[in-house]
Amino acid sequence: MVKHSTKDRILDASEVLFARDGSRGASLRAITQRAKVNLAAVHYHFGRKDLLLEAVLARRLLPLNAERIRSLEAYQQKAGRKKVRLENVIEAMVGPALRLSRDETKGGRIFMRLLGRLVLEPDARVQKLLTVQFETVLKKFEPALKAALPNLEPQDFFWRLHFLVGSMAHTMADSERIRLISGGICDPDDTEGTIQCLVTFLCGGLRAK
Amino acid sequence: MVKHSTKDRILDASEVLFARDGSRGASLRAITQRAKVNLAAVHYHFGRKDLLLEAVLARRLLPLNAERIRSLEAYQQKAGRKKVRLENVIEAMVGPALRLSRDETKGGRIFMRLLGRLVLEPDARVQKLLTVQFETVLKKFEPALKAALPNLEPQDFFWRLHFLVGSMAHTMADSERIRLISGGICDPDDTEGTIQCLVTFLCGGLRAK
DNA sequence: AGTTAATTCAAACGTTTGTTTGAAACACAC
DNA sequence: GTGTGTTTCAAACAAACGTTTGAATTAACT
Repeated sequence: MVKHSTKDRILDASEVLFARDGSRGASLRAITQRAKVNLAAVHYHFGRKDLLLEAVLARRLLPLNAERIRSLEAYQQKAGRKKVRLENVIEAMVGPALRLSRDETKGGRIFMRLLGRLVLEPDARVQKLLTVQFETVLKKFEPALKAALPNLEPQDFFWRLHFLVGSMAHTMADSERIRLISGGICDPDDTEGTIQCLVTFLCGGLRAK
Repeated sequence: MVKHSTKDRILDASEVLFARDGSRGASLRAITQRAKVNLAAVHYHFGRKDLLLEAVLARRLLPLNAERIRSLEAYQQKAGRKKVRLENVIEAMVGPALRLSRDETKGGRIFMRLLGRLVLEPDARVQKLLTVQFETVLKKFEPALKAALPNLEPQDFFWRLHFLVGSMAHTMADSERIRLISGGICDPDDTEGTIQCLVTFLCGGLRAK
């Protein structure tokens, strides 16, 4: 039995409760109770509540974006001098995110729900953190995307990127509703099937007209 | 100068603050202060805080969904015995929502942000209300959608509907970020342009492969 | 004008919130 | 063991929360 440190137990509990109840709805008392940790331990290790939230975010977001870039670079290597196929660029973008969102051992499903919520939260620090992370990834993907979509106006390019983010975020954050509205036909636990389905849809939309 | 009733002033202020701060983050004291109304007026007119939230939702959601269905029926009438084009079905779905989301006189931008947040909120009553509303619309749209997409497996059908909702919700809720990440190239205030762009993208995705 | 119902108001209720405090328990150097 | 720095703990803090109360005010009707 591995003994998790106090810090890790707080992060784990925070992830669950921030995702379930929101960053304001989750109280430090509920978090420390779930983590089996003293209330004051949060302030000892993280200082303030919003810094705890940032720590929860950073723990998963930094590795995720690193994995996205690594995946894109792997496709670029494999393509050699040719440009990477659109399907592969999109897979490198949404695949790692969706895989993480289904990986229970990394708290993925919970974390993605949290991420989906935070996108619309107006807290300035959280917004800054998310925007910086997104722009880092975008800078890496923009050339490959534009190369795979050569006949797209810049205006359409950014709008469709926006729509892509929406589909992706919604799929990551809300993995059970699809089972309900489809009457059980769709299985969000079939991660690779979901990714393929999403990639097909997004490529169709990106290439439209 | 039209004198708004206490009830309406509370609804208006609630919409703004629920959208900005979340359903837990917005306090009744902040709401009544903004509405220039006594604190106890909320409980007199709405009973409890969560019933106030439901009232805020219902005020805009019911007319919106009525408009969606009216728009679809207009297209069906125009098509006569022929089936409605996919572009028109999608327009009837996302057009009214996006138009409302840009209509300041109806508090649209604010309301859509709220809606985007509530989709991920786990409160059972809110979820029930949203699901019932969505299913009402879906029941009306499903035949027209399936007719316009005859060669789509049921599994793909529901998944792509799910992706559609994600793109739509994200576009409605987050109308300013696109301006930022596109460097000003995209203008979310151009409502009809945005709708057309979104419809094109969605139809491309729905028809993919 | 007088009666009744609907609405508004200031004040207080008991909880719960994030944060602080200072002492106790622990780990590990020498 | 003694001393030093780190980590945990129970207890308390003031502030903010949703909700309740009962009296004051307004509106409507006879």
